[in-house]
Order: sequence, then C-alpha cells, then structure tokens
Amino acid sequence: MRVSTRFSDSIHILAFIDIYKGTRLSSEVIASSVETSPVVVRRLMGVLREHGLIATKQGSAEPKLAREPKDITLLDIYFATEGNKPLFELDKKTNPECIVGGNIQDVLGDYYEQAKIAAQRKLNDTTLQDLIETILVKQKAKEIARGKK
Amino acid sequence: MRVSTRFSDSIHILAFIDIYKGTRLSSEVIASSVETSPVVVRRLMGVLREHGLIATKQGSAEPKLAREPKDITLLDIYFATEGNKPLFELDKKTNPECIVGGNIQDVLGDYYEQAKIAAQRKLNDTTLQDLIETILVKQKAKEIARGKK
DNA sequence: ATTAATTGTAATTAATATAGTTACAATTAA
DNA sequence: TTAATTGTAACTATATTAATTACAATTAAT
Repeated sequence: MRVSTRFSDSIHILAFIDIYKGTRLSSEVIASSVETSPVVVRRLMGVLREHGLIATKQGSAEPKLAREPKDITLLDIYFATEGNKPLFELDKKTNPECIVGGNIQDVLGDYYEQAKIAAQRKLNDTTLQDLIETILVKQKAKEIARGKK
Repeated sequence: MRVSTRFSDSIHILAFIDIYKGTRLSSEVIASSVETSPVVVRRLMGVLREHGLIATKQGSAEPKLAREPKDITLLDIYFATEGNKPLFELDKKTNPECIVGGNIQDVLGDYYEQAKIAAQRKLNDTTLQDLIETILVKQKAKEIARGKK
C-alpha cells in the first residue's frame, strides 16, 4: 500500500501552528505548507484534537496548541496518529503443533517489544520545542548562506 | 496494504532449519510450520540465500544455515528481508518556500534515524541462537505443564 | 439578520505493497 | 528414467493509504 505519512504531516501541522500563531491558520494555508489538501489537514487535525494536542473551533481558522511545545513529545504525536502499533509484525498464524510454530510468536513478540520501546524512548526524548527551534536555526543558516552569495 | 510478515516468517524458517537439521527439510515441510505455501517459503529462502544466510541446492531438500546461529542476529535477518528502510516515514513533498516545509524533512529525518538505530541495536543484540534456545525452553515448560495434569 | 468563509465528516477513488496462487523449467537423487 | 524438489515468473485478491467530492454546521464580519 501507500506508506503512511500521517505522523510526519501531523508534526508538520503542529509546528506550523506554533510558528505562525497569531496569523490566519486556515486548513488551506496549512495545506499549502504540507502540500496536501485542506481536507487531509482537517482530518489530521481532528485526530490531534481528539487526543488533546490542539483545540479548534468549527468555522474559525484559529487552531491552537493545547499544551506548550516543550510539553509535547514526538511520541505523544506518534501515539495520537498511529497508535501503539507494532514496528515489526508477527505472523499470527503459525502451526501450534510445531515446536517452532507453537512458540515463536511469544518469543519474537518479546524481542519486537523491546526494539519498539527503544525507538519510542528516542521519540519521547524529542519535544515539539526541540523540533521548532532546530527548524528556525536551519532557516536562519539558509538565509545567511543566501546573503553571502 | 497487507502488513509484511517477511521478517517474522524468515526468522521462523531459519529457526526451523536449525532445530530440524538432519531431517527432510522441503519447502512443503517448512511451509506447514509457518502455515503458508511452499512457494512463499522458497521465495523467502531465495532472499536469505542471496544475502548469505543459508545455502540451498536446487532439487534437494537440504537447506543449511550458512553461519552458526550464534553468528546470525535478528538485524542480519531484518536487513536481508526488509532492507534498511525507514521505520518512520517522512513526507517527501512539502513546500520548500515555507520555513516549516523547507526544513522539517532534514530535521525529522535525523530524529527518525536515531529512533531507527535504537531499535536496530536491540535487534542486533539478539541472535538466532538466543531465539532457538528460548523456543526450546518454552516448549519444555509446556510439556512439563501438560504432564502435570 | 445575512452571508462568505471555514470546519467537521462521510463516502468514494486511485495507487500501491503484500501474501498467495498457478505454472513450469531446471536440478537432484533413488 | 523418473518422482520429488527447487527456483522463478506472472498473475490475483486483499488491504491501507492519501486524495477527492460533497455537504451540513458553525463562525465572524457587516
């Protein structure tokens, strides 16, 4: 299937809302930065709202972060958009009569869980604030570099 | 799309080959443990062979591990079956004219890479030998428990 | 109050990755 | 010689995704 970019796009939306707060923040404006359709943005924002990451008001183009960027981690956004799904997929249908088929799911499941948690810990170490500040620094570097030419 | 179980099924195949070495190891026998078709097993084994994890001989039902189980990690098998693909997907199409759209891919890419490596380190910490021994211990525990009844 | 802009959401579509299936040539081993 | 088997290509069915279309509900400005 097509690969899911919900997580990345949702992070994008949250960063955009913070960086451009105070300006008109319609789904159309946000969509032009994400390069998708306004409907997709609204759908993603619906999920972020359900999970308490933003507050929106129907009819009004003023979405707001529900918490400060320093209090939102990438893992919070990941759980909101993708849920706590496996990173590595078990084959749930193996022969229970076989020594391998009858035990491998439990064993592999434990290994996969440990790997997943290791990745999630990294996501939880980074906040939206970290992301935003890094984006702003990169942008400033770009502008300096352009000025030099 | 349907979720990929290539990684799990490939691990299953390798564990099966080691545990049942010395017996007839046709793709049909292996498939009955994985609960899939012999063609799928042969296809997966083709990939494992290409990546130097097993040795097979056309026409002969005697696949062999190319290295000892203690020298094959879950990460070796992961790279063989899934490659070093992203665990978290960037949206590659964002507006380069926007501060957020023009910088987020680089920044998020770095964060995702760190999370991916953390998960891969865990996979690399576990060997096929670890898996096999754990499966055998669990099987023994099952048999003891059944005997008690 | 009216109205243009906007959000929220459901239904549908197109694209794509996957396991499974069918078919068969090449190889092995008895 | 032959039955069993591997290796591989072509095709199918299924499932997930972003995108699209449509429209009711709501807001905010006049």
